[in-house]
Amino acid sequence: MEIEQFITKAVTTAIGALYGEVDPAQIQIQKTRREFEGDYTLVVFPLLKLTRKSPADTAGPIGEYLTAHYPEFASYNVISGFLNLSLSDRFWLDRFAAIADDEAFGTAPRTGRTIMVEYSSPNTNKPLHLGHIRNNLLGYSVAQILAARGHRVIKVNLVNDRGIHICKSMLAWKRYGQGETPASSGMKGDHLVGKYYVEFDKHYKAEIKELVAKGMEEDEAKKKAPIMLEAQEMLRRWEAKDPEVYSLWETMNGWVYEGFDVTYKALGVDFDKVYYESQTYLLGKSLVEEGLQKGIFFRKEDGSVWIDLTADGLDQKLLLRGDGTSVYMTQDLGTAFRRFEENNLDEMIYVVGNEQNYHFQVLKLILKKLGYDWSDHIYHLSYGMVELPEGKMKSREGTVVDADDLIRDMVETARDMSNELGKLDNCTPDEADAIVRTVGLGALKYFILKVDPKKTMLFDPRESIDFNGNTGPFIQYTHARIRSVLRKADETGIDYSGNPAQATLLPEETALIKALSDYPATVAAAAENFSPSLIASYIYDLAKQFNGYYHDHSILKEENPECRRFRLQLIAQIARILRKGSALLGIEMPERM
RNA sequence: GGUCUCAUAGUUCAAGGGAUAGAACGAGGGUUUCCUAAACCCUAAAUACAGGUUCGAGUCCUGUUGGGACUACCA
Repeated sequence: MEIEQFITKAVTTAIGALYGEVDPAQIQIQKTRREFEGDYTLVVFPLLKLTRKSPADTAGPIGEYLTAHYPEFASYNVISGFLNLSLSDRFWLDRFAAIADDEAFGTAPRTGRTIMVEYSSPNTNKPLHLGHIRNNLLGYSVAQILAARGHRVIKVNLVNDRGIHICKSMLAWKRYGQGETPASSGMKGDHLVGKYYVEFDKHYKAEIKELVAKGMEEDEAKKKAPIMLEAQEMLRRWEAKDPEVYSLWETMNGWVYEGFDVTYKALGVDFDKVYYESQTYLLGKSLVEEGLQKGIFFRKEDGSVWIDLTADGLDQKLLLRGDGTSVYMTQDLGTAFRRFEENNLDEMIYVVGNEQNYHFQVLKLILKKLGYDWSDHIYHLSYGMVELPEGKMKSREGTVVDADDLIRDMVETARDMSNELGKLDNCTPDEADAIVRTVGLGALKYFILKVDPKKTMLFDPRESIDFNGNTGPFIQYTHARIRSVLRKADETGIDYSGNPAQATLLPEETALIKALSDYPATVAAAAENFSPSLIASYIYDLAKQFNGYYHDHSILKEENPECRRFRLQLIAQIARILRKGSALLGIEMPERM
């Protein structure tokens, strides 16, 4: 970023001297494409109106001016409408020294802004699946990225711990569970509760079938099935804080939380604050009252409260049921209000799937109409679904990819591959466990995060996630190799600290310094777009570039000690940025693998 | 029906209106007495269709076709 600013300034001066005042928007600097000579390129097409000359005749004098007046510019060339500028080796070496000296490189100074990121938001009636994994990894990574940009970040989880779906698993457990517990069954708590959720559905379907066989309409049977009526009764008893129901609810949710904690820990995600819907579901009613008074909402004859958004191209939306109980939107209005008030938030980010685009559109609009300007600072980070080759995952059809299973499979695959390659031969069992865990999760996380969050992505359970090519392990392997070289340098007593008296650079070395220089701008872009995938592709490119360099040029065996000193410092910085960048994705870099 | 979204090699993903559309997997071929071959190098292979805006379009606009999501007094 800084470099591009410097060039833009120099170019502006040059054009000013040669052709007169230029609109800054017309100055387009971009990185020179690899197949051309040069570091940065000025696109001259937009300038032709000002210069009234051909592209070549416009570009040539600018290049001439820059190389004559600035020592930083070593040379230039013009190809059609593009002025390619090469910066001097001295410039790049200074640049490198500045990066190496900057302990906070890639981390922005404190902004004083507070941003809340809500992610995960699970239901407590079944275990987490691949969709949740994408949500969790995205939320965690975005939080890290925003923190790196100097913001104060509050990570929160809003647990959906109440409602009819919770009662379903509770009821099924009560009826058919025979006192089964995670301890007695050896099952993880969330999976055990999920089992009874499925069990409920099985019996529910059977009852519907029975009623239909007796001549009842199917829609009617769905409402009248005894098990469903009982679940609804259970919900009413829960809301009345019936001690028996309430204690069962606490027990079973406790099992689920224990299970979730294991999964969260395995994924390496965490939260600063956990909200429970059972404690927030009554919020928002005062806002409804306020809206009614302001005449923004209206009440229908049955007592239900609505807002008419047809003028905004949307529909009418229910805000309060006829019986005065709240709905999802009521709660979300309430929690948003409370969060902004209590935390003095500058921004609130909801990491929620794109199936809820409509909901958030309405939420923002309602708050706006109520006169809360902070509604502009609500951002729905709307990510795409993870689909299977057959389409969307459906829990009822048993096509979900379970989070715990997938994590376990990844680690086991990492173990098999590592053993096959003989990578764990000199490790203690503990070291081996740590490595395969890091690599397996690295593969999974990179696989998910390299995709643009907005896009629907595909996961094929029949094909295992790759460990070669554009993958997490590729980057981890690159890092491990660098660390290995640096270890060897230390072991053989090579001291590579201090300023290298290196004066010239290989083109690959210039390219690597250039890549390192791009890191802060990459983090900034990732933060602006809420897109960890930008970081993923950045660290992949950096690793790829290093691998080519490493293949062609010896580091430890380089005979010129100053050259060797520089190379060791260079690769140390590459390892550092690989580690920093991947940390923003929640991916660890092993010392060896 | 309405609203929104997506369409790029065989497959999974890239490409802030800019040069000859990049990678990876898969396919074919090659590299190891040399710092970790989970690596490196070479070959073949793609912008759904039709218009438009622009000096310049995978990218912006319109239409067509084909996917997906949403459109509950569920959360």
